[in-house]
Amino acid sequence: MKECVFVITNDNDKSASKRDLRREQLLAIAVERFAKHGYHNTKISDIVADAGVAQGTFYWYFKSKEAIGLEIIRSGRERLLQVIAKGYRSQSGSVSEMVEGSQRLLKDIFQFADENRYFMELLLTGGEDESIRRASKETRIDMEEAFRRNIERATELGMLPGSMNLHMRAALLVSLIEGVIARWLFGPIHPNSDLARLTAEELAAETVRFEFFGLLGI
Amino acid sequence: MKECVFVITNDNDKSASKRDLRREQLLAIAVERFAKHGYHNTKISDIVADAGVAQGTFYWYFKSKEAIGLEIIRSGRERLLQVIAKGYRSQSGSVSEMVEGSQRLLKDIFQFADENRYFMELLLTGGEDESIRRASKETRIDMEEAFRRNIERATELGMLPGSMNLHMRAALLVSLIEGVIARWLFGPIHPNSDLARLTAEELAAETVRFEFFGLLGI
DNA sequence: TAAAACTGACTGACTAGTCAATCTTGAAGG
DNA sequence: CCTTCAAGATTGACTAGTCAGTCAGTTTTA
Repeated sequence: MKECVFVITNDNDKSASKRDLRREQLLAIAVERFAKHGYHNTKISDIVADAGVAQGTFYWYFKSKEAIGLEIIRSGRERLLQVIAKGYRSQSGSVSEMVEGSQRLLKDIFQFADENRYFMELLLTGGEDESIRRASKETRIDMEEAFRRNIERATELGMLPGSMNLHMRAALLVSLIEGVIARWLFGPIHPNSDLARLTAEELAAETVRFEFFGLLGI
Repeated sequence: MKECVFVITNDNDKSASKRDLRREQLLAIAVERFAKHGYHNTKISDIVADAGVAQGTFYWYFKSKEAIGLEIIRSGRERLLQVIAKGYRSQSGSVSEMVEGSQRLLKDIFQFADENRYFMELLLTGGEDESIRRASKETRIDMEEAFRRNIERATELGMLPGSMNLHMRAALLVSLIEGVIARWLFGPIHPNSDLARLTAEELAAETVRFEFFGLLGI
């Protein structure tokens, strides 16, 4: 196994060896092509052509096509969960503070999604290879779990009514967020909708309003 | 083109010729396999083996693999939009009447999704072949448009605040509904969640509560 | 008895993964 | 500062397997 477990370059910033750079290059090309054209429609020969290297080089860096797919999911998952974990609520506060905090979290998530759109596309819509499908599902369960903890905490702090079914609410919330991201970044976009033109911040404001107050809301 | 445009069997119910039956059989097998294993992972040889016919027979009924995929989307789209169109609001009413109406519509949609789970899976998560991806997107835009009309009508009748951005709300709502269906029927399901065990009616009740009142709601 | 339905072996295109040969790099030794 | 040389990195033609689609011939149907 040459797994190279995502070494956080300790302090010597002259890191990023030539080897790592090529690896990153191949990963970047692969994630873009997987998202744009799908896993099966992406040939290794496409990836190496884009990178300007020979077919054999790919297999110097990755064991197989499946391996690079799983690597993409794994590294994206780590970073996404870090963003969500930041939203974990530690202090009680007013409703408007809670709404603001939620909006901040959503903005961060949307920003992450925007900066990692190909990963998000793969995560939310890609499920061609069985093992990648499974890895995506696990990541999305983690995501739901992270939101469940956030809601639970907010409930403990008396900021949300205790009557609600936690898991149900988390599932509804994550459904909403995933759906919004999917529409925002990679359609299907209604021609008259200006959804795609919103910034992460604006989208977060709209979404949080719906999240807390629903269609009847303020 | 032998497109056979979904003839609504006029009145002679002795319809469903042998030919149509075989066609339906192949369609049913294909949609199930496409949803379960993906489009690319489904071989024509799998489909015909399931149906107990020879490879050549498939090509007697369908021009190509792509053709059967598009046919699946097309016929499902028609039926889905019919269900949504029934929710079009003609009469004004109280808030609770509106909520009830919305809940009824959601129940119908969830029921349809349940009865056509393979089609829904293909619609919501399938995008391996470019033309099928496009057809799915178009269908989902139609769906959003149908909901937009419903919301617009409810706003005209004074049942929803006029302040909201119509397209935005429709996009948020459809995101929520699509996400809920995806989680309900084909995961990713959090192990502790009982989402998957809900009936269409119960799910509609939960969803509509979130739809109108949000996390802070009643 | 002719059209419709069906058969299944076959083809041709495609593509993940291999491998023996070659080039590059950088450190050790002179 | 130069040479050596082994590990690291790269090459691209090749293999082996897969699979959509074909077609000449056979059986069923009405």
